[in-house]
Amino acid sequence: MPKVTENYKKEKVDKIVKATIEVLKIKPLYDITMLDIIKTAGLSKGGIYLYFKDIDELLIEAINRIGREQDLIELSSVRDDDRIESSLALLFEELGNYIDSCPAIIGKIRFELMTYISNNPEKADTIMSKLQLNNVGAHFMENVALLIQKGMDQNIFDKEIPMEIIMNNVSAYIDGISDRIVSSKVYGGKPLQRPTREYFQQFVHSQILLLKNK
Amino acid sequence: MPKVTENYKKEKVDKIVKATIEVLKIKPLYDITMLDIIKTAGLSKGGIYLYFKDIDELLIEAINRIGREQDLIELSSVRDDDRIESSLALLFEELGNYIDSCPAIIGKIRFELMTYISNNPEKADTIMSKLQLNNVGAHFMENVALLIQKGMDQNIFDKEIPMEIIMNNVSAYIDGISDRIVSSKVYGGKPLQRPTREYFQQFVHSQILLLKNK
Amino acid sequence: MPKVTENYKKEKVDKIVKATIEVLKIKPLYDITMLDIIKTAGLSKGGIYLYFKDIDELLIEAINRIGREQDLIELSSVRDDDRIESSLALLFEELGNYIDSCPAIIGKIRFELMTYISNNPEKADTIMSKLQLNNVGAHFMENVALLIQKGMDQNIFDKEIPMEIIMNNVSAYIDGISDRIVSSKVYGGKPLQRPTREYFQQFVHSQILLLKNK
Amino acid sequence: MPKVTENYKKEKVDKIVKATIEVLKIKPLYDITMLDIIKTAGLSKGGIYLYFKDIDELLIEAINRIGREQDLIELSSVRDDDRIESSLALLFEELGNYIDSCPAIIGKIRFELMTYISNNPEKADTIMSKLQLNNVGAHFMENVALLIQKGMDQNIFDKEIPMEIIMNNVSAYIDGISDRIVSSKVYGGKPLQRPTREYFQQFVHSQILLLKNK
DNA sequence: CATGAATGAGCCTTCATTCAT
DNA sequence: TATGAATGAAGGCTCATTCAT
Repeated sequence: MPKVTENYKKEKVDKIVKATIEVLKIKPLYDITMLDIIKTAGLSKGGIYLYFKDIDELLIEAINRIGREQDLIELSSVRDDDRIESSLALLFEELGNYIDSCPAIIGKIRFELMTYISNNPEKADTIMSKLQLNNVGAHFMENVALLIQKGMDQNIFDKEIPMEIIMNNVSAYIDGISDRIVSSKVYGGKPLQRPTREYFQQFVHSQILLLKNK
Repeated sequence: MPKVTENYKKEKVDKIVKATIEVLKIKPLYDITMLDIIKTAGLSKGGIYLYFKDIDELLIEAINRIGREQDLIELSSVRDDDRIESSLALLFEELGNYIDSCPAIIGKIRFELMTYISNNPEKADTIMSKLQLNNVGAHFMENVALLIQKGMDQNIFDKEIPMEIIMNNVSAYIDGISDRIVSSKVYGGKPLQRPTREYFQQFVHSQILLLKNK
Repeated sequence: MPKVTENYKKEKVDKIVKATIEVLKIKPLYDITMLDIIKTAGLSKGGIYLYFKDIDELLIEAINRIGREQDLIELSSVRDDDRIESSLALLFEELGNYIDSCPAIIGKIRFELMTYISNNPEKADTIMSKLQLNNVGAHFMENVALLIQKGMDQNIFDKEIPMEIIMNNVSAYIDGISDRIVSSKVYGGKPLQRPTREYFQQFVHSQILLLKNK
Repeated sequence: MPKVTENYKKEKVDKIVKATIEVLKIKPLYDITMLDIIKTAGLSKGGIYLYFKDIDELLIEAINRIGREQDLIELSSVRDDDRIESSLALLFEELGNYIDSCPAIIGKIRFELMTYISNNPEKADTIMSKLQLNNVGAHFMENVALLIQKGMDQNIFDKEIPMEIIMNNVSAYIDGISDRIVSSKVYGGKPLQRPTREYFQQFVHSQILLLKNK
């Protein structure tokens, strides 16, 4: 097959990446072989190397693709004139909805990547620098920090608790909830009984809003 | 002389399991080979199969052993005459200390197990039903639930928030903090800046004690 | 318009062969891949097969080309009226200079070809019969033989030593020196400390001129 | 197969090394695959790795074995009271006989090693430091140098020619002769018509002994 | 019971060559 | 004539497991 449209190539890459994502859904990262992908994509053993230099490059691309698609979902940004409390509540509500709408694979990857990298520490830099995950989360945490700081400045929230502790607790809690969801969606764990939003509501009310100065 | 033989066997199994735990501490679950264990245990390649039918059986046993040994550490139980608020605070303090003192491997296993199982979904039942991790956690959660319920009954806490949501948030938060610690102890992540206890203090005060009826 | 086509083909072949020679200069014969050549020649993967049936055919052609081009350099021929001793000395001096000025690739090929052929003994005849290296050497040896014979006829040299032995020793020595130079130019060996000419001087004086009847 | 005599293992290693040498005889170094050796030795794919960690280790061992076996042949050492001329002649005679008796493979290896290493420069140090070839040659050259120096000191030989040039010419010549023999024994070249000794005789007489002060 | 030699499926990757376009 | 995508054999090596002793 000779010179082929740019599109053909793109579609081929697309097909391979999609196949890789399919495999990622049903196998743990570390256990994925080229053959898995080759079979799923319907390629010949050598063919895949026309599009990806090695298995790492392919996995990274697939993971990034997953991340990139997810990041299309944007959280609303905080506006200055909003009330702090309602802004916080909204932010968490959106995050809750976002997490619920997230494909299971997102969390699966986040989960598996850690062990994968720890096993190949020499690859850690290469892989990590090429991965572009977690933008939504970063954006969310920034906004939360902003709002809490503002609340403290305005004496709405208690100034005595160190910011670092609060932010850490917030993100630990979110991680915990996320893992729970991954666990149920991907690994057959017991599912949450309500939409994530509702758990967040309780959290934001007692945990954050009640930081209020008494 | 069956008794002697029985004993001999037990000791042998014990030695193997202990070796496996040593390996678990330094390698990711999925990367452990029979040779790792054999070398650590000072066994012969064939010998291990006299005591364990395959590598899975051995890993499961080792993981369970870790869980069981951990449970020897007991949290103090709640006594009836203690004040609810201080009991809760104490419980969390103990848990914080417990987590800090926990061997990294506990969390490491919890983390890696999930992906391991997903790889052998057919084994999930066998493994999971045999796995008995997290008993400390279970005991802790029971006591927390007890105290909160009691607080609600005594109208100290707000009755309107469903128990299920609260307990879920509590355990999600604890999981999140635990993962963070595992991540730093085992996988080279950024460590928490303070003892776990301090994060818990903030959490228990705002999240739980402020459930108080206003 | 067969002529134009004929010419076009020739130029194409020429381009490919030249590219192959470039590759030969920097890679061991056995390690050269079609891709190396294709890239150097700026060709398409399939295109090369329009001009050469396989990689062997191409390599042979390239090696022959090297040999042919080298032969353009001419050693001065011996003239009848020259004195035998000074003719011999001159011949060797020229050869020394020639060897020093020789592109490293000549020796490299001589070296690598032997092993390459031994790998495809069935191709040995085809390749060897097509290979025309060493014409300079042949010409040189002829002249040396001529001069020595002449010297013997004139009773200047010792007649008792068989010509065959002398010529063999001369060419063995030259091969040895050549290999040494290849070894240093191409394979990173320790270089000779002086120009080749000086080693030859010593050789020709003691080895050949002293064949003189005592 | 359980615990096995030390001898069994030795014999196995021996068998493998011998198989490797067989392969070395008929294939160029760079083209030898584990499968070649495995088949020749009648092993299973994995079995060979019980005895050799990788193909390099095995090849090195085989090459060293060849060298070691060869080195059992000792050249006589020069004694102080011998006449210089006859000592030199004897030395060369012995070397000639040695070379003739040398298995073809010795030279083949010497030949192929150079290109092999040049292709894997990163392996050069590892391999070379582990190779123990050429002891006979080294010993020979030492003795020749000794004798010539002695001859110069005693004004038997011409002092004006730098030792470095002489020694270089001697060893270049020997290399050239050796290659010729390899070429005929291994690569199908035209064989020498006489025992090597005779060529050496001519060389030593004209080239070295005639260093004599005239 | 114990040993450890042996097996062979499986992994990633390269490359000469073919062939549809 | 030209292209370059596709193929698949082959290469080095690892590892769980078996089984003769």
